[in-house]
Amino acid sequence: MSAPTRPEKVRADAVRSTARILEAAEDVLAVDPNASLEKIADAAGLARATVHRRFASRKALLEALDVALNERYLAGLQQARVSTAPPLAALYRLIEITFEIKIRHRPVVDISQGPGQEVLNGLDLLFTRLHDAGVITASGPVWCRTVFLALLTEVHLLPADAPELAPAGNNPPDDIGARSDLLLRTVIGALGGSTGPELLG
Amino acid sequence: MSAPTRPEKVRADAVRSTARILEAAEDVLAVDPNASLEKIADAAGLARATVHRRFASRKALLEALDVALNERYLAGLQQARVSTAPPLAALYRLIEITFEIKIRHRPVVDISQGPGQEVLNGLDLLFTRLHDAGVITASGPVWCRTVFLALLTEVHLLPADAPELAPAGNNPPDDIGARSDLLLRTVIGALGGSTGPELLG
DNA sequence: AGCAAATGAGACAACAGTGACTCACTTATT
DNA sequence: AATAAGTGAGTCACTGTTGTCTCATTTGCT
Repeated sequence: MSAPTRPEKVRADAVRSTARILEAAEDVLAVDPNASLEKIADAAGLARATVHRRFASRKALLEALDVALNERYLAGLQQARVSTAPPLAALYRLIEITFEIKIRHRPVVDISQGPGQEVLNGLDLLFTRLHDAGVITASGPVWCRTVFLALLTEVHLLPADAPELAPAGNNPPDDIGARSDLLLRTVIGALGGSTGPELLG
Repeated sequence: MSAPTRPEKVRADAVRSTARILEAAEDVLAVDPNASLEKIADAAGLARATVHRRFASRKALLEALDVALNERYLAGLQQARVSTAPPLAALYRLIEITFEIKIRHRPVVDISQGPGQEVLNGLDLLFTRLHDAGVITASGPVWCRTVFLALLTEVHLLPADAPELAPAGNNPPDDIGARSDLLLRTVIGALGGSTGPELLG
C-alpha cells in the first residue's frame, strides 16, 4: 500500500551496502546469534539506519541471510555432484567447498524449515548413497546429516593452530585441506565407516 | 552494606522454590537460551518476583545453574571412576550417568571458564587414557572432548522414536541404554577407534 | 494458635532494541 | 555539471525485559 517510491535504478552503492550488511551479519551472528542490528551495522561500517533501508526488519535480514547461505550451499552440493559422483568423493568435495565458502550454520534461523529443504534433501541423498555403497554403517539419513552438521560446526570453530589440523608429512600449511581431512575422517568414523588412510582409494 | 535482613532460618518452602526454579531454568533455557525470567517462572509454577527473591539477578541464576550442573557432572565423573577404571568402561558408565541425570550443556554460560574447569580436566584425563590404551586414535584431549560434547548434545536432542535408538534384538525399550550405545559407538568411531560390537570385551 | 517467613499480584522506573521518520550531506550516474 | 539516489546522524514512539518495591495472603515452623 505505502509503496516507498522505489527508485528507477539501483545504484552500485546500494548493492555494496547490501552485500556488506549480509557479510557482517554472517560474521557477527556466528558469534552471538542475538547481536543487535547496531552491532551488525558497526561491523559493516554503516549506520543502523542504512541497515533498515536495505532490510525492512530484523526478520527480513535473517531471512535474506538464510536464503543467501542456502544458495551457496545448494551450489556447493551441485558442484560436488552429490547425486552422480562416487559418494565418498562427493562428500569430500562438498566438505572442501563448504570450508572454502566458509558456510556457518548456527546463525541461520532454522535450516530445517523454509527454503533450506532442498539442501537437506541433497545431504540426505548423499548419505543414503554412502550407506548403499557400504562406506558407512548408519542408515538413517537424518541422523547422518545431524552428525555431519554438528561436526562441521566444531571443525569450523577449531582454531587454526590446533594440533588436529597438522597433517602427517605435508609441510605446506593447507588449512582448508587439513580441516576437510579431519572432518571427513571424523564423520565417516562417527557413522560407522572404516577410518583407514586409504579411504579415497 | 544494605544487608537485606537475612532470615534466621531458611524455610522448606524456599528450598523447594529454589530447586524448582533451577529445574525450570534448565529445561527452558535448553530450548531457548534467551528465554525471559517470566518464562522460567511460569515453567516453575512461580511468580517472577519469587525468582528474583531467590536469585538477585538473571546473571546470578545462570551462575547458580552452571554450578549445579557442574556439580552433577563432577559427581558423575567420580562415579564412573574415570581415573582408575578401564577407560572404555569408564566412558560408557559416564555416558549412562550423564543421560540418567539428563545433563544439558547448551544453556550454561560458558563451561570452559569458571568452576567447570575440574569437569573438563576429568574429561581430558579420560580421553588421554583412552588414547594410551589404544581405544582411540585421536590424541588431543581438547578435540576429543569437543567432539564428545557435540555428539552428546545431538544424541540428547534425538527424539525417543528415532530409528537409531532401536537396538538389534533387545525388545524391552531401554531409552537410556539405547542412547548410551549410540553415543559410545559414534564417539569412538569419530575419534578413530574400532566400532566393532565387541567393544567392551 | 501464633509468629516469622515466603509467596502472588501488581505497580514502578530504567534500559536496550526495534522500527519509522527527518534533514543535511555525499556519491554515483548521465 | 546536474540530478537522482544513497548515506549518516539524530530524534521519536513503542515494546519487552529487568530489577525493585509494596501489600495482602498463604504457608511452614514451634
